Amino acid sequence: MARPRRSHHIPIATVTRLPLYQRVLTEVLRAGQTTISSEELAVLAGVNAAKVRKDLSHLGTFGTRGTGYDPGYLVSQIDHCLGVDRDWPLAVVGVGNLGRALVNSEGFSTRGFRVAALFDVDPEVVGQVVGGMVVRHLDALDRWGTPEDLDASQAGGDPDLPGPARLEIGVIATPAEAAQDVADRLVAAGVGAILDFAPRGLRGPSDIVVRYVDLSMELQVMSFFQSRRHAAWEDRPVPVPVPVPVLGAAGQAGSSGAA
Amino acid sequence: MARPRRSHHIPIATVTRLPLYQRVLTEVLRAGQTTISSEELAVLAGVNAAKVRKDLSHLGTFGTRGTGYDPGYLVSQIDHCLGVDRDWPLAVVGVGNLGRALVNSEGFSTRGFRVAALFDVDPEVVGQVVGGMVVRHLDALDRWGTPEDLDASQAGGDPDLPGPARLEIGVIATPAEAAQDVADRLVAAGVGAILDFAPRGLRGPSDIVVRYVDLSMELQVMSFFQSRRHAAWEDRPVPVPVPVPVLGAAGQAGSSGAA
DNA sequence: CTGTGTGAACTCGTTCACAGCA
DNA sequence: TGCTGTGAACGAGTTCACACAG
Repeated sequence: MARPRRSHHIPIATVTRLPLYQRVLTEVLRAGQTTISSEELAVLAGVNAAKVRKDLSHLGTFGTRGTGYDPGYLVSQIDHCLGVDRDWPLAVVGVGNLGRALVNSEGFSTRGFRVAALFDVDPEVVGQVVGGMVVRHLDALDRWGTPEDLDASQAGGDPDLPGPARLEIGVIATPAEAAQDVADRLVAAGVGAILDFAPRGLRGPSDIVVRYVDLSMELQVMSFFQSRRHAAWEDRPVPVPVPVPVLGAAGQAGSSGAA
Repeated sequence: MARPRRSHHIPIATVTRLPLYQRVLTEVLRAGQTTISSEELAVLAGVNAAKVRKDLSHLGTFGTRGTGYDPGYLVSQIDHCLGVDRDWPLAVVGVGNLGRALVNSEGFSTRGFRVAALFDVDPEVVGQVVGGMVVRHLDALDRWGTPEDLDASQAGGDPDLPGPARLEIGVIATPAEAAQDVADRLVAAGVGAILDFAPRGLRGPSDIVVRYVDLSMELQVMSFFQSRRHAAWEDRPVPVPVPVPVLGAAGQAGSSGAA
């Protein structure tokens, strides 16, 4: 038991659920619970118990038969698998409302992501301190890590921040028109993964990993479901008075859940 | 040809790609292009041509063999399928950075979503005008549409706003602690679909459709890919100089694309 | 001859059911 | 006995390849 698995291929579908388990496990852990069954974890995460077991079995054999899993150990193993136990210096480009929301979000802080740099082009915004970080001009991204950059390095309020490290992940929170230019600069700066909030597909080297989050897409999917709801309503003889079960996510690959 | 299909069951995977096609088609249409092949649409959307054809065939037979599709007609058909041609009054709860970003986002306006109401509990925020809408106190949500609500109705700067209509879709952009309470109130107000940005699963009637968008989840998935990138690097004999192809999305169900 | 529309093959993910260990 | 771990069955979604319409 408790044997981590040598990098067996982990399905993407599983990966997208791991952060969800983390969230649940962290809560369970805070409640002082010392063991958890796949069934319990499943209910809390709003998925099926078999799925939980299969997902976890892809990382290794962490459970104790007849008992369940140790939440603490599970958390550390999932963290390791996701690489969240390492430090991935993050750059956020575009410090408008969305950028600020991201930097200040619970997710950024609670899951150990460290914002290493903020960039914008608006003179109003450049120089502002957001989340304890000075916003730099986008041009500074091009000379990130080079000697000329030293002047701006220690401008942040936090003295224990390390100097400019190689940026690993870039987050694009700019208007759509700027996205491609920003992506090019991020790639040039050595970023290997990009999370893009701008509704625009990106071109670039094929070894760069990109994920898109498009708010209006999500809304349009909601619109679809709402349409069907209304259509279904016309058929129903009685508008059934509802029970109070759990809300699973509507046709989503990763995110879902119920607590 | 051009025969819409009577509500055949449409796969969720297809639905999540339709907004992506819309985005591409709208650009193509703006460029004055009068016809588009599945191949071209596929490249622009960053997916496979067969997938495009299969997806579209689920809505009906809109193409002309030997020629391609009419972008304008396609847009209108997809809009209809998604229900975006109807009006779904939207409520956004939580007008912090994220809420503001959402309300002002291109997606909300360009895809025809109309924000019918904004709610918050912060006295600093209540009464502010955001995106041409007055922010109401959350308590006003409980009496939405009832006679007592009339006083606040015409407070917005925009005189051609219709009166309080039944809210159809709710967007939760509050801190996690508030999410469940807000969800309960939204459901009580008659909302049928909820888009939840708070990292917390929701309980409620099973006929309410919920989709979750969790920023930190996305980041953790990025972290996973970045880990594997680094791991792969150690094996590679040569850090290959990269070509410049298109960036597909990394293991995503819906969102993806390249323009 | 070009490009759609679609059955059929295939791949990936989910669920089942139970063997095996604590 | 109880719950994990997993092969095997199933189902959803993707890709292939080709018949057929313009």
